[in-house]
Amino acid sequence: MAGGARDERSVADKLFAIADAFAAGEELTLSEVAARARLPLSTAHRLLGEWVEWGGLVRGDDGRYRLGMKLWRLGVRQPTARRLRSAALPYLEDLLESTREHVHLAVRDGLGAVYLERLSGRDAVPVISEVGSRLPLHATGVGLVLLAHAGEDVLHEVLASNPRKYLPNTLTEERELRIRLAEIRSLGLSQAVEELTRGAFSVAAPVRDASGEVVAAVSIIAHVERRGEPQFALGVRMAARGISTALGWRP
Amino acid sequence: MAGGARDERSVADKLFAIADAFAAGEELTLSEVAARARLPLSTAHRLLGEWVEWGGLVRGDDGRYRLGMKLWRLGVRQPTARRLRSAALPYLEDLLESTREHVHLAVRDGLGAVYLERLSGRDAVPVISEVGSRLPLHATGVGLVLLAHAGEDVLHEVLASNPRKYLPNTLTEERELRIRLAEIRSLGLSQAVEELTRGAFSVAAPVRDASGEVVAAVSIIAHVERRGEPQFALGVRMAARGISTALGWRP
DNA sequence: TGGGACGTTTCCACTGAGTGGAAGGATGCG
DNA sequence: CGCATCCTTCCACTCAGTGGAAACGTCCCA
Repeated sequence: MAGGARDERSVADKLFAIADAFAAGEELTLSEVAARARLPLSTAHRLLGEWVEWGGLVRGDDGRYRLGMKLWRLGVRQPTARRLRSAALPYLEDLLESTREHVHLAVRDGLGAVYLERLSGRDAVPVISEVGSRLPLHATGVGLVLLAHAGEDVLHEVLASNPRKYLPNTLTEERELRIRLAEIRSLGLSQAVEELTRGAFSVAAPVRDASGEVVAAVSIIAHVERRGEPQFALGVRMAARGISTALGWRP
Repeated sequence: MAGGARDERSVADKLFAIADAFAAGEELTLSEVAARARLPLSTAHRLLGEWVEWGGLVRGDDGRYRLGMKLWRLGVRQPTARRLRSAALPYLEDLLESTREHVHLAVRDGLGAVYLERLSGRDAVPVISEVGSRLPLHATGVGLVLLAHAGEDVLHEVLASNPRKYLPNTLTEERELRIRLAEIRSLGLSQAVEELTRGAFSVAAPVRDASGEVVAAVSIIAHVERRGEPQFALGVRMAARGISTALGWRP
């Protein structure tokens, strides 16, 4: 019987809590899900059953639950991601071909840069970004470009969030950041060395849509010793411009 | 007040019905969602609010709802898709570079081939496949490869589902299909001309994981007049083999 | 072979969360 | 200005959802 304190959350919240439990893409057992979503076992069991019946989650032979194809298909149809990705892919591929390093496409989501796409040459520097991951705005090439073209309020929030200094070159002070962002706006390009990843430098540029607003950023992360080569700045700028044009932007 | 016949569905089913309404990736108004999910306006309104609060859906300035970044991020972390995609990308890129046509990676999901990835040369034939779409097993290169290595029961279901004859070369008869599938198994390759798309031919090969099971298929769709060129069969076979090896397969 | 530790599944009586019709706004159009 | 369309809020009724507990399975070790 239902004696004790009833959960404050609605059914929907509980279902979403279950979805969140899978945010890292792991495979989880019933007990793990129940623990992460803070649900009683019996409730988690029933709700997981509903997810599985729908197809959003699947239950493996080992009894573990994992994200199903249905959720994957739903996700990849997200209009922003899809539109940007399809417009950008050819340019990103060209960029990959001419540099053989990491090529990124990212959008801003709150205080993070979310990576929509990453193509990588086989000997590229090891980096932590991957498709779907979210890295801080102040410490990545794409992030700084997106921040430079976001509202003043976003910068305030970033500063208020106590930005972490990953490496000596990571900017965290308001004054330095403001100078850097102004520079990015005037150059239309961000260039930095070892801001987030040791041994790497980045070049990033903004992508605009038909309304002229900056909606994404393209970047290359390459070995620091290749920093002098001119094709990086040139290639990133051309790719960003190409994608913008494909999105309907007219200078 | 709640007079009339109450909906048989559970809250979860209603939430899922709303998610399904967005399966095509469109932007929908409240009334459209309510109609598609067969929910009263007030109920749809409330449930949409919960989705938005969670971040799975976002409400645009025009009042329309669309899939949000959260669902996109959840989806791209689907383990099967992610594992296959990251193992396959370098090989798919090489294939693209050497052919400049459409390069596909697909898995089987029920009676369909779901496209995990598609890279396309700029002058490639127009095809209907796109990432996330699901095409019938019997009418595509990847589909036939996946069908050839699926259980007898899957073939039965396909035959029972009254497979459509898209073009004169589409196989729909049990006898023809069985011969074709046997051939695909013995050759380790599927080659076909104008099965689903006019003016195109396809070459597809199976991808195996560490257990030796066929888990995906790679294909190229190219202009029919390039059909004689040897790099297609060779390239697809090498890519499939490379991806399999990356997945831990040992011959 | 037995027992106990741990994870999963089922059961069921209680109750407040969810429901949806209707009324009230907001907006647009002729 | 009146009508049509779409969105939002309200509220009283009631059954869907709840979760503790008990039954069930499985594995491991002695």
